Amino acid sequence: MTYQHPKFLVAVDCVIFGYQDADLKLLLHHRDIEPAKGQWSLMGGFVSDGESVEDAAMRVLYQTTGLTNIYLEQVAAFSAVDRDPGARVISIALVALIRIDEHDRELVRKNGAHWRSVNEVPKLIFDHNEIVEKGLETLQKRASNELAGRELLPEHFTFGQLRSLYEAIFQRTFDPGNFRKKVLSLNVIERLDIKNTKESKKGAYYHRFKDQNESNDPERIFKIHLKG
Amino acid sequence: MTYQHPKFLVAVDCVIFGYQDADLKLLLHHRDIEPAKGQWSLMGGFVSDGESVEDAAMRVLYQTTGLTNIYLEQVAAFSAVDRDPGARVISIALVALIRIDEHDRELVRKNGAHWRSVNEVPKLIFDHNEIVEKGLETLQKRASNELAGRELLPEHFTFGQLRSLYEAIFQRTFDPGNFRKKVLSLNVIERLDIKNTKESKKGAYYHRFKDQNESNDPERIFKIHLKG
DNA sequence: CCAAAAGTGTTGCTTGTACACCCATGT
DNA sequence: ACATGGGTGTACAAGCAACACTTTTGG
Repeated sequence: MTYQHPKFLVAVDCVIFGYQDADLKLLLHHRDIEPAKGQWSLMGGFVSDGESVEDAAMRVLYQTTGLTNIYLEQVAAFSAVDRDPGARVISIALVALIRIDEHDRELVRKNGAHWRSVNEVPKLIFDHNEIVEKGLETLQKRASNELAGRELLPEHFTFGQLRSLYEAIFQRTFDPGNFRKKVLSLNVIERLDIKNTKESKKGAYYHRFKDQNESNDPERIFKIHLKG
Repeated sequence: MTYQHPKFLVAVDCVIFGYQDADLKLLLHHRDIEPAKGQWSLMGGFVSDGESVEDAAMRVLYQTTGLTNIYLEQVAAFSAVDRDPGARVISIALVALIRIDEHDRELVRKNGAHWRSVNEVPKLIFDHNEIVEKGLETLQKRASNELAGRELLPEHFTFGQLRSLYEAIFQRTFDPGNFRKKVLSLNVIERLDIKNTKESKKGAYYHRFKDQNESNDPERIFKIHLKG
C-alpha cells in the first residue's frame, strides 16, 4: 500500500428517467437491505474493485432494467458524513435516460421497482430526494443546450410528443408553433413520410433524429425560453 | 459494519484559479509524495474520516493558501481504475476561485506551489490535465450564467479589468462597448466615484459588486456571445 | 358542424453585433 | 498632436414571444 489514509465505501445512485404517457418518470424501488429496508430509494449500488464509477452505474442499470448502452451523466458527489446512517458512504449520483419501452419489465418487477412521475416522488431514504432534484436540474441543463430526447422517445415521434417531453422536463408549457420553429432551426431532426393519426384528427408527421454526423450543429445553443 | 463492500481511497483535487496581470492563473505544485514525486500536480489531498468532500477541499485550500471562505464548486468524479499508479484512488475534482492578492505567499512558497497561466499548463501527473480542462469548462459555464469575478477581482475594479478577466476565462476578446452594456443590464455592479488613472490616460471609474440582496437578479442569463 | 391538434404566417419587441464617434490625458 | 483606453450612441440583424389563421378529420 502506497498511501496511508482512511478508505471509504463508494456508492453510485442512479437517477433513471424515462418518459411515458406524456409524463417524465423516475425509476424507484424498495430498498432491500438495512438500514431503511423497504423504503423508497433510488437504484444504487456500491462500486467494486476494478470498476469505475461509470462502470458501476452501468452495471446497476443493467441489473435493474436489462439495458446496456445507456446515456449516463454525472450529477455530483454526495458526501455528507452522516448521509447514510448505516455507514460512512460517499455516493456519486448519475443521471440516466432510457427508452421506457425497451426496458425489461420482468427485471424491473423483480427489483421491486416502479416508475413514478417526477411530480409524485415520495419521501426517499437519506438524501435521495435532494439527489433527484439535482438530477433533474442536470437533465434540464442538458435539454437546454441541445435537443434531448434521443434516449427518451421512440425511434419515430411527432412534434406533439417531443413538445410534451420538453413540457415534462421543464414542468411548463411551450407554445406549439414557436417550439416547432425553434426545433426545426436546430436542424437535427428530419420529417418522415409517415403520419401518426392516433393522437390527433388531422394526423402529424413522424420525425426522427438525424445521425450524429449529418446533423451539422454549429454551436447549437437551445435556449428554451418559450412561454406557454 | 453494516455493508460488506470494498473501500476506496477518496481524494480531492482542487483546480484553484486566480487572476493577475490580465491572465487567468492556476495554482500548481511539485508533488511531495511518491509516486510521481516532484512532478507538477494540482493541489490535492485525501478525504479524512468525519469530513465531507467539500470539507476536505477547504482544508487543502487553507493549508496551501491560508484562505478560508472560498467559493468551491464540484467539477466531477474521476474514477478510472488505473488513474493513479500508486493505488486505486477515486478523486473528486473541485474548482476554487480565489483573490490572488489575498493568499498567503509564504504558505504557497512552502508548498512549492506556483501560479501558472492557464495558457501554459505543463504536463501534470495522472489525469490532472484532463481535470484542469473540465475545471475550466465548469468556470466558463458559471461565468456565462452569472457575472463571475467577485472571487477573482479586487474589491474595486474597472470595466477594463472585468473585461480582461472574461477574456482570460473564455480565451477570446469581447467588444468593449457591448461588454459594458451587457454587464450593466445585469444590474449587479455599481459605479464608485473613484477613478483608476493608472491603466489609461483618461481614467476609468471603479466599480464594485452590489450586495447579494440589492442586486435584484430576475433570471439573469448571461449568454456571453459577444464577438471581438 | 364543431372541437382539437397540426402546421404556417405575421408582427412587435428584445437582444446581439458591428461599428462610428467623442472624451480625457500622458507622453 | 496623437495614440490609447474610456465611454456613449446608432443601425442592422437575429431571435424571442404572442397570437391569428388555415388545414384536416373524428365524433
